[in-house]
Amino acid sequence: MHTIYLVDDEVNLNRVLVKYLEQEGWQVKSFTSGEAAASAIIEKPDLWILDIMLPDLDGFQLIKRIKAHDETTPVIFISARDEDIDKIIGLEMGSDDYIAKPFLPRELVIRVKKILARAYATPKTGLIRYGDYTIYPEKRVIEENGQEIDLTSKEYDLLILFATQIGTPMSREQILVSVWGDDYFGSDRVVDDLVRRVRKKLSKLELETIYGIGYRLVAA
Amino acid sequence: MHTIYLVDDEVNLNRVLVKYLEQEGWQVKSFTSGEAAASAIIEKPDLWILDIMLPDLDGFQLIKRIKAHDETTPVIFISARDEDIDKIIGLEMGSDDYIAKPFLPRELVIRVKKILARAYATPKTGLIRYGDYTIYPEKRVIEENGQEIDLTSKEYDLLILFATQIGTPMSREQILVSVWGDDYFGSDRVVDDLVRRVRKKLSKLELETIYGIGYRLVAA
DNA sequence: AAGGATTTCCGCAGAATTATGGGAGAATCT
DNA sequence: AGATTCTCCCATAATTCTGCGGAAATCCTT
Repeated sequence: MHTIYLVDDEVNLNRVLVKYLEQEGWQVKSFTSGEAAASAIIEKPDLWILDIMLPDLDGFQLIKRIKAHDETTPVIFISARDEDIDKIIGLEMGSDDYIAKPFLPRELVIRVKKILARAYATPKTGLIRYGDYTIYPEKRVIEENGQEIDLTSKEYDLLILFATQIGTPMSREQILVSVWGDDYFGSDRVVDDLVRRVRKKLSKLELETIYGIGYRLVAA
Repeated sequence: MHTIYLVDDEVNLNRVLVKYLEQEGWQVKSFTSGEAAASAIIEKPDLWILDIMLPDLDGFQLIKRIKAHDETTPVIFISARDEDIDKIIGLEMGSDDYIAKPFLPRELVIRVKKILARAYATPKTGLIRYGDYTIYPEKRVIEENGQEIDLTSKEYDLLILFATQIGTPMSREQILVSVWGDDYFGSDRVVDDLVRRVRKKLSKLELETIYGIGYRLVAA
């Protein structure tokens, strides 16, 4: 389930949009001022929907802060003013989509779905970069500066697990389920072993140990 | 994997576009001047994206040189000026598509996908080269330096499957469905057998075993 | 700083997977 | 029909991967 933060000072529209978005099963939090929204950036929602015109901090300033905090967080702009729209497109504010007022809530929902799917789907196509490494998920290949590195299937599964969730700590339990499947009943020490093997082969991967918890991949 | 050369002197836009294009798994090289780009024509990228307005050599001169070098290389123009757009459409500069600024990176990616698909679709008629081998898909024939090699029908099906997906690992399941059809219920070890026979006949084909996964054809 | 808990490191045996050789039956060709 | 090729499958060999025990190192708490 995804969390969506909505920022729009028109309370009526705000209320309507929240209703529509919640109807899709998303968890929505709404703000009517830029400052209030800014202080919620650390909560890391899965998607931001920003109106450009806001009483205090405007949408452009807001997106800068959001992207500064996490480059990958998707943002959708909404605005009524043509010059804002031009600015969004022309200056490349880093938004993932925009929608011009007036619009049907239905339309917004469609865009949100699309953006969420793209941002949080394991990229079957496309690639993942991590420092000098380039990962081609669909080819089960990882290269270091063009030089392919051999990984066994479990090693690769682990890599993908972490590479698609950079920064998120993973418990041994989670790793076991993801790599071994939920029908594995051996010791969870095998995870340590697998981590060790991956670290050895991919020495530039910052696989951090979280004592008593598990592991996480630190952003490059 | 395709290589795309991008020429645009607006560094900001340039950087953003590179990011988006790389995300799709393409290899991107970017230039901020026409002269720099011109000297890279011999490197034969799979696609050029050209801004019209450039400090030295403009997009129109650039496309002439590109097409002179290889008529078939696809080119996409981008420009902000209406008169450029008119010129592109009216004078038939040989571009395969154009896109007016401002635009969303997403939009460009869609066009690029379309152009690449059109230009580099594995031709049903036409041939595939792999090292010393030349494959004529429509004739179901493969030659090694002009010398035809006999393959049985399943062997040929397997070859085509891999040759059209070079580098991508194929599970036994996928191979079974593709070569035998989805109504085959025997053991999937027949795949090993088929691979063995193809390897024997086409010894220069790097059909790699991926332990626990399946097989893949390594790029020549 | 000590002590217990947790993690890392190491090597190897056995488990799992794949390669190979050969044979029987099916399919195809003459 | 007979001959030839093709396909499937089995048994065995070869290979690769992985789990485990235990020792060493590291981390956290007191």
